[in-house]
Amino acid sequence: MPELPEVETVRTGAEPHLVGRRVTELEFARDDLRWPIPIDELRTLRGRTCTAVTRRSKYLLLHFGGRDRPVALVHLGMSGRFAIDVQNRRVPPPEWRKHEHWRLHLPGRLVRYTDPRRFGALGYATAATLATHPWLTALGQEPLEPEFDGAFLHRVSRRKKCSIKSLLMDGRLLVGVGNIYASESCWLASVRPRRAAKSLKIKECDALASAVQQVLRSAIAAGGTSFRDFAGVDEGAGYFARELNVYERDGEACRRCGVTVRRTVEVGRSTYWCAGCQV
DNA sequence: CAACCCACCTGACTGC
DNA sequence: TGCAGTCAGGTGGGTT
Repeated sequence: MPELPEVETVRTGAEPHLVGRRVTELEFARDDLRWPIPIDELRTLRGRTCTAVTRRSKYLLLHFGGRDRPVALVHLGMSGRFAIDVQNRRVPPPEWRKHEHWRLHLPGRLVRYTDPRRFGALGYATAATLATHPWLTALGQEPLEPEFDGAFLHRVSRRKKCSIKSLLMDGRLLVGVGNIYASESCWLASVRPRRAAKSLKIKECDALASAVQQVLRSAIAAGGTSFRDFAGVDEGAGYFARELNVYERDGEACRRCGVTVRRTVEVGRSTYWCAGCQV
């Protein structure tokens, strides 16, 4: 489900509900998702006040105050949802849904994490250990920061044998761009996803870097892309699906040149592109 | 090292 | 109606 815009949508949605509130209780329906859940460490969050909700790559980071300043790391995998109910204390909490795996109680708020495929994760760090947490080391450039530009793309793509689309999705180089936004960015920049990464000229890298940022920013503004699983903290859908130009539009006319959009499979992932205007 | 392939898991959908 | 096959937004580990 979630690429950078979806996680960012969850982050901005969660922030006003969580920051300034104190965790009163944590509940776990199981002790593992993709990896074991560090339940004992996470229980130390009880009584701590949330100080910030940030994002690194596709990880949501919940920061808390007090001794050691703990941090909960949340990954939504492919099908995770991070929903927040506004809770009246006189009303009993709702029944656990199918595939609901953990809950965070705060005064007036109930965070509910559901993830049918269980590719998501819940981890623990402290302000001091966050930078060396195994999930966060070796992560690449954030695409919406100024350091990401055509020169960056050009530099990291030299001597690469992979396609430009797989390079965009390689989290060791660049984070946050998944299968939807990789296809969309290539389309916007008029670059064929299958082009060898090293074949891109500096001008094409400039166009592609701009395209990545434009696509991600528009998707964030639209609240993300909802096809199947994605929903914001209020369980509402994102509206970027209607702005997609190629993703899941195979067989339909390209909005730029009218040629039929194609779907091919690269490295096991569906890729959507237009042979008419992507060179 | 880079590139590729697979696994992890469930649900939705398609075609027979 | 049922069943088999396919596919899905991510990512780490193993193999070439």
